[in-house]
Amino acid sequence: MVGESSSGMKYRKIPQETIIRLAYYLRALNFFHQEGIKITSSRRLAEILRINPHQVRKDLSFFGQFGKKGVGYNVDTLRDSLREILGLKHRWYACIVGFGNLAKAISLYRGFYEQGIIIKVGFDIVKRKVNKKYGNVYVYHIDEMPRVVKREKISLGIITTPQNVAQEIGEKLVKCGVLGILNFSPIRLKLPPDIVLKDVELAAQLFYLTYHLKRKRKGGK
Amino acid sequence: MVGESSSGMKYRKIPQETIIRLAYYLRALNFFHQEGIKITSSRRLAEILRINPHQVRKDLSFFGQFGKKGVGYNVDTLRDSLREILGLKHRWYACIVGFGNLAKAISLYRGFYEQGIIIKVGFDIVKRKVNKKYGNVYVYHIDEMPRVVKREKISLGIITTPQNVAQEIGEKLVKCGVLGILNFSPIRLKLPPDIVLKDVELAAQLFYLTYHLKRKRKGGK
DNA sequence: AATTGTGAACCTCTTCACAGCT
DNA sequence: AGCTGTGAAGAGGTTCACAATT
Repeated sequence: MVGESSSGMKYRKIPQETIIRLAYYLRALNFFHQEGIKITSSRRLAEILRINPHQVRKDLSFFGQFGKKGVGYNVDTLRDSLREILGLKHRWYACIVGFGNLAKAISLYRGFYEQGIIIKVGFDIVKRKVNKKYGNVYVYHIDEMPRVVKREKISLGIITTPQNVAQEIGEKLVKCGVLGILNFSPIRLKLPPDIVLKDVELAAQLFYLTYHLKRKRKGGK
Repeated sequence: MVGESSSGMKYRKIPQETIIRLAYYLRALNFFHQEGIKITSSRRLAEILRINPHQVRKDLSFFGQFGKKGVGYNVDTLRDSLREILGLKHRWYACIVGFGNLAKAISLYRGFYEQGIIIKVGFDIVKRKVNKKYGNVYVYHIDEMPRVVKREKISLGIITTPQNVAQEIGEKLVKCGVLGILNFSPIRLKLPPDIVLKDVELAAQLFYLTYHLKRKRKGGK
């Protein structure tokens, strides 16, 4: 399906998975850049993701023509283009609500900072956890959310609370002006449609394994 | 596509996402069970997952006929069937390699234990972390993996190491006899095809948010 | 010779429509 | 009247084939 946007540029419907793969391509390109590799190809990127090269070219073709036929892709310019496409050319400020082990793991992950996603603050209700700095993340009491989110110009929220409060926290984040939410609690949130929301279910992934293993045992395919 | 398996039972190709949704349905049914609710419907399950009821019925229809027309589904029997389908009727023993914050978060999650996935042990190389018990998980030095995995009858491995050692650890787990691997490191593993493998990329999910938010700002859809 | 970019074919998954049962 | 189960239609996503370029 091809259409015409108001700016006159042609656009297509972009598969969700394409966006996720772009993030993988970017990671690979960052690595190539570090290693001093100047040129790469769809074949090479495909190997890293264990997909086929057509997929790589198709994904990129949704956004433009980045390669040279017969040659490949310039690592630095493609890297730059992907950062632009993924909205990583300027900084994003994020907060994490529910400051347990998962929150700690996420806030210590360097890949976000390097790409311009700065996890600035955390929120919790447990006294023992609040008013402390964890790595670069200062943890506030949840009642301070409206004030802190505004002051720190936070536009992304990450929910790592228990499920029974996740919906409430989601609504609170929206009220505070957050635009996008990544939800690690195992319930699916109901939020206004203009909020960009992504649910990530860790537990269901393990059940995916047991499903397939059980079938292997029984000799099914 | 419909075919005929060796046992004569008809089978179909099951969408990957169907399996993940079954895990969600099961969670909802567990909740209904706790609440004493006896009967439910595709409409109700669909509401919880924010999908459409046809999807629920289609997903279930891959595995049999569990409902009564005009009535709905019996909570307890459907719950039991899903546990059977997902291979949760007997216990699975799992280990986690790389015992950082993410590993702690996963090993403290009660949803696994309740469904029969027992995270028994962890492995690490850092002296400070090994030979300690964390919750119900005893952490061993990684050199003990062959011995411990065999002794504890572990068939699932969860990788939460840094990416530079993830491939090596994957191979080690396979050598120790593990059958399924859940990989949280941001590289895609290359392992024998008979190993059930699932990569879960936490970082890419955040970039999914920035991609969409950037487009909103620009006024695109 | 090697590699990109892309319409078309193909495959997979979701949604629809409705027959059939309670 | 209300709800399931499912073939068929529709939408979405991947793979193919090959023209175009260096």
